[in-house]
Amino acid sequence: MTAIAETHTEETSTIADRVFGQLRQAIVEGEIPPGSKISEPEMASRLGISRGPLREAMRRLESTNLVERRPNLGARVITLSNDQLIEIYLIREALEGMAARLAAERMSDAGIADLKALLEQHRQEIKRDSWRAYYQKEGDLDFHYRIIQGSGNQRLIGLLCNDLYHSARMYRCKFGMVSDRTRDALREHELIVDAIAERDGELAESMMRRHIRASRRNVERRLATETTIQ
Amino acid sequence: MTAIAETHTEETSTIADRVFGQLRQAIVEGEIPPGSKISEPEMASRLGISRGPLREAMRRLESTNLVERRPNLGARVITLSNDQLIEIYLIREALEGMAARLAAERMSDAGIADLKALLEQHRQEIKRDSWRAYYQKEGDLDFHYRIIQGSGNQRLIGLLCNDLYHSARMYRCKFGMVSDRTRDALREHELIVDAIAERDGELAESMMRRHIRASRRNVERRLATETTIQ
DNA sequence: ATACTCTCTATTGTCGACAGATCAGCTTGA
DNA sequence: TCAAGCTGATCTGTCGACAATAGAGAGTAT
Repeated sequence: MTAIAETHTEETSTIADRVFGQLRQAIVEGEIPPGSKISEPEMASRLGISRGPLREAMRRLESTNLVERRPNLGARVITLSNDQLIEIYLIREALEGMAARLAAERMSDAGIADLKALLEQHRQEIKRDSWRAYYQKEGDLDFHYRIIQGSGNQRLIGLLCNDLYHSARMYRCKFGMVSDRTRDALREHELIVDAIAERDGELAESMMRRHIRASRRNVERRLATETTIQ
Repeated sequence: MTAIAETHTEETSTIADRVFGQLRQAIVEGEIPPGSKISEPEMASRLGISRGPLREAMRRLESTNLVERRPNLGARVITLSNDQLIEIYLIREALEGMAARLAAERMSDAGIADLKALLEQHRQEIKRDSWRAYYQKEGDLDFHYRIIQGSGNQRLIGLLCNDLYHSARMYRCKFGMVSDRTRDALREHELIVDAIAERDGELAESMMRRHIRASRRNVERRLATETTIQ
């Protein structure tokens, strides 16, 4: 725990913004473990900055539900509970369903073509090496991102990409969930894209919700069997 | 523009939190008009605090999409566009639909009884003085709040109550929207409560979505006719 | 031995001050 | 007359320092 996500070398204009990105990445990837306290003097000195920008970054992290702050007691990285993971899935089901509906109505033909190409690429990857689930997992993220972007609803895009997906990724990094249903997921993705291509918003929403619901139930099954997560 | 929402006399432990609430209220109620720049030294001196806590409050306001900040340029209260209002309605349709579904599944019997009582109260109020739309508007808010709370999904509750509803209220305060469909709204509310009382989650979601969609279309019609808002 | 209290330390909350950047107005040149 | 450059002032971003609060530990009384 010495690097603190040095990947963010992009020279952002303000320190607080850069530190926000660094800390978010470090928290999401588990570099700063859940439940651990973040001491302002220690973290500030480790990052080589003052406490002012750090506190602003912490406030933003608090707003995105990645840290909990209690007055005069300091900030702790949020602790992950199974219930919270399910809560996120339910919200994703509602929001991404709406995103799929809007994407079907407003996405450009070029965007749909790109989506189909991405799907074909995933198909090939799965055929080539079906054991390698990692790329598919990243591909799944990419797929969902594109549809969210396709909705054109800026507020929706911000909610999903800036808040929910970082929380979801945090869970994925914590108990490294390797997807055991890539094949089913791909089929569901195909149904979604078909609906979008036919400009059938209602169907696209229905398919997206079914897809995320299936993913949630898969997680619920695992959590039920593995009474002890770690 | 001298008071800055003095209503928040509750002695919150930290200045930044208190100022956040004050500014949020002032912005939402239009006391600080949309698009206006918020100068840090001026606002800090007016509130009688230093710039440190003010900046933390501004960060939180930025996270809740009430102000826009650009590095080295300062913060401005967000400007309201018709498109953004529609965006919020679409997100509410998705999220409150899910909230109604969850409420139907998980709300306590006592909570449902309270909901019915609230509805009856609204019925009486409308009968008594149908011209007085204000109370009904507040009642509408109350109704939606209770169902959101009834979902039991903490993340969902936070999203709707802490973020979206303040933005929505901001629009209401800007061009004072008096509801001209209180009677229809009440009927829709009744359908929603009936579905919840029967523990029919799917129907409750469907009815809630239809309710919010109708409200959105009503707003869209108005925005289309009144090309000039004010 | 245990529980209570007091003190002391470390951390958080807040403030004032300095450095860099942006913008308005003026000057100067063509 | 107009455009480009310069200059001054104001504001944002950042820092270090002070005050107040919470927690740990020693000490004492029962």
